[in-house]
Amino acid sequence: MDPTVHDVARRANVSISTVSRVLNNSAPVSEDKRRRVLQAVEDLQFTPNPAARSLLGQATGTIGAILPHITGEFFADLLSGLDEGIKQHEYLLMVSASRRLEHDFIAALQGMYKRVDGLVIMAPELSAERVLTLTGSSVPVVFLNTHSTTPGMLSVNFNNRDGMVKIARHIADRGHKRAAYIGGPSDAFDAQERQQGFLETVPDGLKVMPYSGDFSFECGYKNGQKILNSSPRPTVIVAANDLSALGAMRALLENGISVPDEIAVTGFDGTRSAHFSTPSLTTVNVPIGQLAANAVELLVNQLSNESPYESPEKPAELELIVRESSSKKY
Amino acid sequence: MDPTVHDVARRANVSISTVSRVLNNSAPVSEDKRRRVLQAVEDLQFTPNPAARSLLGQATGTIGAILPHITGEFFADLLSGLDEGIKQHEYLLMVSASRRLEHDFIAALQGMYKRVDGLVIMAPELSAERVLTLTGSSVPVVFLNTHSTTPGMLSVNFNNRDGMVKIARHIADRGHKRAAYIGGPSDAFDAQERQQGFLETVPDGLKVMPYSGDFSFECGYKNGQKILNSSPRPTVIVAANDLSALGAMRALLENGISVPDEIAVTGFDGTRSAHFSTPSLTTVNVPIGQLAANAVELLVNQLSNESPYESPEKPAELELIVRESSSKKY
DNA sequence: GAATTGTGAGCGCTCACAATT
DNA sequence: GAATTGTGAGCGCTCACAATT
Repeated sequence: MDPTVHDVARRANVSISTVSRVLNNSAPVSEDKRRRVLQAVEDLQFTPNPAARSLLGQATGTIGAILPHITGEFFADLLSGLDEGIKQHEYLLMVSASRRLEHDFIAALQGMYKRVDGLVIMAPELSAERVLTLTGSSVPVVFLNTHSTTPGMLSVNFNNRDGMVKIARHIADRGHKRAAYIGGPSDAFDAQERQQGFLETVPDGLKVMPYSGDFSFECGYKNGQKILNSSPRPTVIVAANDLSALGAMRALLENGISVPDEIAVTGFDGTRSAHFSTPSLTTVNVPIGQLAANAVELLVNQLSNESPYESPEKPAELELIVRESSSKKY
Repeated sequence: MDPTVHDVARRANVSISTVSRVLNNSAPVSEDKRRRVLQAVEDLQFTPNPAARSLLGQATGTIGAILPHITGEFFADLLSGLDEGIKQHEYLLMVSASRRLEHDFIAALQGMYKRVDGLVIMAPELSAERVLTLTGSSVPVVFLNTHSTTPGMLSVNFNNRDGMVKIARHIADRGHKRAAYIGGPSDAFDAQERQQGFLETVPDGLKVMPYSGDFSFECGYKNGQKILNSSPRPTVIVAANDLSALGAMRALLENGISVPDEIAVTGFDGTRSAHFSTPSLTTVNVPIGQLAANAVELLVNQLSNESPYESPEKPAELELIVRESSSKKY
């Protein structure tokens, strides 16, 4: 059996409340007893049972994250940013992937009930309001890349719309006249914002053929095959994210079509694969690791009441990164 | 204030133990009262407080994972496999990255104390024995890709050594006479096994120049630059993992050196980047997602006592995948 | 007497308050 | 009287046992 405060108290010859006081520094304790307690803790390898603490309404020391996915470069970077931020404040991280399914999302939420002090939630297929209905405002929540209409919510966003506006201007600059647009999941607000940004910005002389996708490599690949066989063939493929752009590029290269000489390709997210693919991929950089760390920072501030009403900042502006895949003038 | 069993009991006009019985199906309850309890639970949106439950020595419903890293394709796939397996058994996942530092590893372990029912641990830079000294055998542990000399431990491994033996034979077959070997972290047993497998298998006529690395893209890139300027230049670069192989390949391509015509390159891990890089990368496939799911399966079995003494299987055999990057005969 | 129900103790802590120096 | 210490209750549950039908 693991030792408890009673064991420590007995060994140090003090009462359990003295042990508690030493452990939490919650009241002055004589130097003599403090030393004995610490010695006993050391001897017994005592660690307080977190369940007992959280039962008393204390913090659990854990932060939960619910994300659409856990795999893939984008989410790995996101997770890494969360982990970094959480370590800095000595919290623990509990994660769950919703797979973009409301059922899984609710299951994750219920699972984390009373197990976490706060939540970082990315749910572009839901809205912040919908999520709050589900959480019942029992814990502080910071939203990441999630649509919200209510002001004053804690959230970290980035400007999906404007990022894609930059792509649209760029390919217009390059003289393209026919573009294929590979979209993201239709229920995801970030995918919608990107698509709108694109469609609203392209000049009249640039014809857009939309293809539906889901942010996956596979959808990019399949759409790429369709696109290269379409007629008249577009001169550029604009994908809603890097992964599907790389899929499309793969389809083109496998069929001997040169990028960017015959068809240009662009992505979105700024993943490392986009940097190191051949040809390297033009994209919009989303510093998701940093943004995730910011979200943790906001949440921790909220939890420690240091700045209980931190107003949410504007969505982060994203930078266009032009690379080989769209370097040719048409 | 969130509702408790008392609130439910009051509303259903029963005692709290009847509520508990309905919730846990631990004893027969009359149909009438059962219905009333369930109705009250529904009305009040009651969810039992997990802290109270785990205080009674009950399961926490959480599985912890401590991994060297959380980012990168390999670990993202690993994490995804864990998440998949854990969801299947309705557990929650708590994760922490040790960054290969013993200090961080211990911190993660302490943080998870009494918060998890079991642990999946990957610590190639430590050993299973060292880890068990630290955990103090207070929770069941399943090891993943971690060195162990004690038989009977729960572990999931894969044959790093043999995987690299296959690479060595392959490049000998291709007629190479000079190879550069980019290693992994020297304290990591998987990196050691791979390097040994390679060095012990290459024929006498094949000269090997070792370069030290750390499994990162950057180390591959830097070593790649060194290698291409070395004289006599090797005809093949064998990297301890895909990421560093891709880094090396990048350095070669940037300097106008053709792969595989001038220098061949091989990796290890079987990541998707290896599949889709240009040229595609010869590698050894490590089905890490599947292996991670197996580890969860083992752990869950152990926790449910279904097969309390499952003997560990042999390390999984890995498959060589020959692709463009080593397709040329020398 | 068998089925169902309720009462009370206790898991390991922290906090208010009383008791001790 | 001020500083330090201990006692007892209680957080929200489950389980053993007693009490009820």
